[in-house]
Amino acid sequence: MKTSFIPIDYDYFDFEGRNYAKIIGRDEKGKRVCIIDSCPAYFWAILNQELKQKEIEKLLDKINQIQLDVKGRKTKVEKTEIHDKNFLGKPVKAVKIFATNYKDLHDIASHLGMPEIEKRRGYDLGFITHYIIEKEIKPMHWYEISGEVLNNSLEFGGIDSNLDVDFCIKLEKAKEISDKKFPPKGLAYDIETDELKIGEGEILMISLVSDNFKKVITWKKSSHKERFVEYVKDESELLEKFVEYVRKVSPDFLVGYFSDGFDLPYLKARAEKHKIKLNLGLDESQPKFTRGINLSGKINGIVHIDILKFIRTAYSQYMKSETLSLNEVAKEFLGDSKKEFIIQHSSKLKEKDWNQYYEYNLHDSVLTLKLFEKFWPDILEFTKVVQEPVFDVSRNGLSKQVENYILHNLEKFNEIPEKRPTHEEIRTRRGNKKVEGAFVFEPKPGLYENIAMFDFTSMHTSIIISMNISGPTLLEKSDKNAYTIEAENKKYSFSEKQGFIPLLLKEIFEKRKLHKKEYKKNPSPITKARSNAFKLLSASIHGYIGFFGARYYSRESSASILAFVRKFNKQTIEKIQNSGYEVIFGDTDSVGFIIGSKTESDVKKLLKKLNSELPGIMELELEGFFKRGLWVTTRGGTFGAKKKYALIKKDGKIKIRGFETVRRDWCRLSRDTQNKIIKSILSEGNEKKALKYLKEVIEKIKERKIDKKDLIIKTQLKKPLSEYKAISPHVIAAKKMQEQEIPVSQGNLIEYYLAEIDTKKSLVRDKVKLPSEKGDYNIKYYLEHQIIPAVENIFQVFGINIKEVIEGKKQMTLRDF
DNA sequence: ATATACACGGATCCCCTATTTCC
DNA sequence: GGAAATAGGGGATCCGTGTA
Repeated sequence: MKTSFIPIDYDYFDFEGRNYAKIIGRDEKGKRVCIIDSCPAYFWAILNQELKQKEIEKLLDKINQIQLDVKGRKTKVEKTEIHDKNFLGKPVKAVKIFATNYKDLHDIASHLGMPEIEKRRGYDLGFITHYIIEKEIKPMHWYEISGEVLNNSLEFGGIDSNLDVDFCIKLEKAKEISDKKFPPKGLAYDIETDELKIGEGEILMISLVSDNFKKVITWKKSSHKERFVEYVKDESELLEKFVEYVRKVSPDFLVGYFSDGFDLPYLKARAEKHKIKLNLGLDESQPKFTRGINLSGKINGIVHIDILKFIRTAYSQYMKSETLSLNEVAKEFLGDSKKEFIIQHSSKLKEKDWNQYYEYNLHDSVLTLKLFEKFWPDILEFTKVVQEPVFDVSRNGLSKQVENYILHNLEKFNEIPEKRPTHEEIRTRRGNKKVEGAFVFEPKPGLYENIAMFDFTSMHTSIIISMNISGPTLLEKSDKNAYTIEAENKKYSFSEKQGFIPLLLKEIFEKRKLHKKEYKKNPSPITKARSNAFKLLSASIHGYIGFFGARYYSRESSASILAFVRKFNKQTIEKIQNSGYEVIFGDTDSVGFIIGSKTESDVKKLLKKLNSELPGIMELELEGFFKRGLWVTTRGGTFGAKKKYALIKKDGKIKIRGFETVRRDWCRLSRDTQNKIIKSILSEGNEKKALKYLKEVIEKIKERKIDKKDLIIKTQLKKPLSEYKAISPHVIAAKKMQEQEIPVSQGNLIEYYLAEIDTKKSLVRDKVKLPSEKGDYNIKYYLEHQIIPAVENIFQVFGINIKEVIEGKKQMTLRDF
């Protein structure tokens, strides 16, 4: 049989001692197809390069005789081949050692302690990764495949008999073809329970949302019935109904929000309790969870996606939302929010509340599905680039993505993969001294007019590519054509001959450029997110090289990249200064300066000139022209504060970096006040109106006219309560919550305010009260610790001492009497 | 468990000295 | 009068959160 096919979910099984990949996907008509395929299992033994032909032959004989009996499985070396390969960019002779089962490679490798063998590699990729590399059946690419139909066949122990697919095919041939349409079929789900702890309460309802499908299943009856609500007898039946509907809708992607950590484990726990099989898998299997602290729930044949995880790795750095709660994320990306509903224990809910609860539950799934649809293009892009299954790509951290991308492209370079570092290696790497980072220019505080900003496009990546930096390209001895840089009082040189890592990064670099262009042409939260996602992937490459867990870790490379970053940043600053401009800002890959008496076209000419002097693919671009910009001193007051500035464009658009306004651990009042003051100063060009506004705010505070919700301070609990050495206010607040039996755990955003207290205790933490606790806000604290620190440095730019102004005003009122 | 370094700034911790309190 | 308790100053450290 011949058909089109797009692989979506990968799994594998053993049959008669061999490994088989089992891939679920669709054909172009939307029929569900499963293909079964085998794949040779092998790894590499890199030989001592001085071996003679005879010695090699003798060695091969020895290897060919290896037979093992591990974990009750008999295994042996099936065959060996000699190949000319590359390892870390250098040509090597290597033996390709084939075994029956991929899982045995590690054991065989550990029996190869002969002196003729220098290194053993390629046994630690994981079967799926190995399979995708070997057979080039890449996720989310289209293929024309042919093979034997296994429907109702007894092959592989009758694999098809309980597999819910339209066709099951034993793959014979596959040819990549051009992209076809693939509408991803997503089904979002969300549960509501009485208790938050996994499995401890009952599941009250489950919502399911897909295209033209909306359902809330519940066993909690109310007299009013919405169309989408379906009642069942009890929790057991609810679980069964859930499975039934998932099977009926038959999605490619079952999507939840924090569902790896909550919904799916909860469902599983309750199913176990009721002794019900949660057979969601296409093969009727139940969800499986990876071990470890971070659970991942896998369903056979259906890709379970916890969209929160993808958002967290790919976007969170660039998001405005203070938390990654569904509500805030939906607001930011969808302009939609959760339905209003105060969750209480079901026993406390009144008859009329239930309808609201159903709607609330349903809407969560609606939002989750929308988020999935919004981010699907990004997940798809990442999957195609990284070439790992969607399940993994949607969960992996950035280092994993970069590494997988490299691993999947080594064959082009005839490269043998490097191994994962051992625990011992990781320990030493972690113990290494930190490499010196980027250069940050100390700004001169002030309010400036007409500013231009330049920044380097993907600076680290373009340096890696242009200067050919990587572990394998690092030279022991410099030659005259090498790229050389001084770092840590040493000279590091990288070969002129292009290495495989720098070459591979080019693709990501180009994708990043493309998406940035797309965003500039059509700005929307999504194009912005996409552009940033690739910016992140691109920027992570440098992080990856310096990451202790990386296969291709190279401390020297990392130090060199950063040394180049410093060099080019400083050089650019100098060149701009020499062209007659005053530089006022510089951080890592960007420079800001005053245009002064020159024109914008002069600036553009300068940019062109600077670019012509840059090596390789390095590129400086115009970030923008700004009408005004504000820089302040540090809190101490002596230096210009780095990483803190505000700019206004001609069209009034404001860009604020680093100020308290953008920090979530300051109360709303301080942030709003500072924000208004900055905006006023930037648009007016002076501080007059801002000062007036500040005085009003201060009066309001003194008169206790400020709404308590604007005084709430939010701080994240970054670790378990017991691990804190310093008992800071938010730790106290968390402890208070615990006492009141409000669940608190690591990662929660703790909210509190500072209240007036009777005792003379002087620590801030003694004034902490939870938002629910009654009390008057502490006027002195909010003035001296929230408002003044947030605005003091800004007014200092104009020579105004805010403390004196406040006190001076007091004197005036005294004189008035 | 799993990208990096630089930076700001609040709050506590900890050590010290000076002052106050207690017997 | 002398010991113990307390206050507060200042640097070190912890901690969270930004920028790039």
